[in-house]
Amino acid sequence: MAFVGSFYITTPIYYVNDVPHIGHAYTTITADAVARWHRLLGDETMFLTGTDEHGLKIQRSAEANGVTPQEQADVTSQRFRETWASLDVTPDQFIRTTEPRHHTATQKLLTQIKDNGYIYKDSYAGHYCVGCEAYYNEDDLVDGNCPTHERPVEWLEEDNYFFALSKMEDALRAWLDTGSVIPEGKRSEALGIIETGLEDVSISRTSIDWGVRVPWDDDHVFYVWYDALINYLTAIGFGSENDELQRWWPESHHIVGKDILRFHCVYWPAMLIAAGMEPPKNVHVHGFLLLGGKKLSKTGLTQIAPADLTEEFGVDGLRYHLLRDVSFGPDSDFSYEGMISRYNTDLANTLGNLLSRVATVVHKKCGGVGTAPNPDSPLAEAAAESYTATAQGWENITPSIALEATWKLIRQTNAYLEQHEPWKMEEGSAEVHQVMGDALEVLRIAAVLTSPGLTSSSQKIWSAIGLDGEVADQRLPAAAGWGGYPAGLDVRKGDPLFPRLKPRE
RNA sequence: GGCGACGUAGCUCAGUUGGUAAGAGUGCUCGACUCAUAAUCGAGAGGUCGUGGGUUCAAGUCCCACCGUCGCUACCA
Repeated sequence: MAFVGSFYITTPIYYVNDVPHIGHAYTTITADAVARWHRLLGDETMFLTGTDEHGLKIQRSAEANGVTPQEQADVTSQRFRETWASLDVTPDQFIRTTEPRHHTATQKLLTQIKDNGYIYKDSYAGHYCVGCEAYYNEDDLVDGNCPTHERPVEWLEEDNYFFALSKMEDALRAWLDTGSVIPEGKRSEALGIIETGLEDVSISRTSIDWGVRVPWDDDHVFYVWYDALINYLTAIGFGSENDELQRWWPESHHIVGKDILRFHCVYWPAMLIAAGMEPPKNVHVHGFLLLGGKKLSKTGLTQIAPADLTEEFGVDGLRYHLLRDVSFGPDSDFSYEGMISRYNTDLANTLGNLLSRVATVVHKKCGGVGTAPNPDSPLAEAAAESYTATAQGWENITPSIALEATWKLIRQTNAYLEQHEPWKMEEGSAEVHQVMGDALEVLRIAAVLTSPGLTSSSQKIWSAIGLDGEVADQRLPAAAGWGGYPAGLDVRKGDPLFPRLKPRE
């Protein structure tokens, strides 16, 4: 189903106090692959990621390092940018909350909310944990300490601005009823949060400077979350002369982890509604990656840098594993053994080996020159079905389903070769040309369909079967149609696309 | 405590609004093939869909209870 339109997809912006790890990589690679799929469709696509750079934690670590908060943020933000580049993640924009345009957008949105009567001033006192940047109730404390950091809390009393979240319950229910939160189980969680009753939330601080200034009161900066979320609007020009909200916002898709469901499925739409704007079209909530049953968190010990894995599996190997083995939504087990198994079976044996055997037979039986496919090939129908299911999978932002649908076609092609045994046919005969033409055509289609995930390997396949140009420049659905592979191209025999891996001890 | 999610073949997971005798991949067993990265293909074994009730002509799919796992409530993908 081809449609040309706008498609806007975002990751959360990552807090620069953190080091990029495999959890960030999962979210970001998913968004990248989906964005690449939409580019193939010809949609105007905006893929946004970036870094969240305000807040007390940044201010403190800057002080500890003897640099300014901005310098601190510059260094760590750059680290995220480099990590994404190393994983073939190609965002259209990398936003930073310290950019002037973001301050402008934040101030504009919150002023709108205030003008609509949803922000008021009140004083707040409580036990404050610096590490959490949050207040605690007496009941929550453990021996007078913060339950998370197990360190003493400070008694703080300050004037805060509050957002009247409690007034937004009905509007949020209505939004959730539109199916905006995906998958269904996560929608229930969001609904559950609302049903327990929403309290107004504090959105400003007087105790710190490192943040976006509250425009109507110089003594305050906004609490980091209430500026961070607004990045999704900043990036498309909200508050600037190049406001492109009309173009992008109706097709907005946020990809987030379930830990920040509350912010993205409750606070964020509430803010937008209060500002008189439309909430996002969809929030896609995924689960955690589990390692030996333990959550990969920034306070946990199981830190895995993406580079640790690309060294052994390659960028495509890592991307494929994250996209194929993680079912979008539930928590997912992440294991070394699982990665090895998936790499060897799907990439080395099924896809890589298909390319090898086809190239060899074309050289032995067809003089190394490809043939056009048979229009009546049974694989034509298989390819059409595969495309439909693959497209549906990407459209729904369920990469594992999309990839499984693509691989079904590749497996069917291995079976097709087995059935016809072209290696036994007479060299140069019409029948061997026909069979190999069909197989080459599948490889061409597979190169296109796998390109969102296998960014460089798909191009290698494309080139190996003699095609010019970039596979990423192909346009769907036309490029998935049967009959696109022309006769007369030189097919190259190359090194194995994905050398088999032996598990390390 | 309150709220929520999850619990389907050894493993990882699919199962749209309840409806033809439960699916895929992987693993295992047997067989075939030898063009190919000891790769590929075929066949087979393997599940009382966590437990117990209920609604229904019909439930993995809805309702209740219970068991187990995890999360939110209370920073962070």
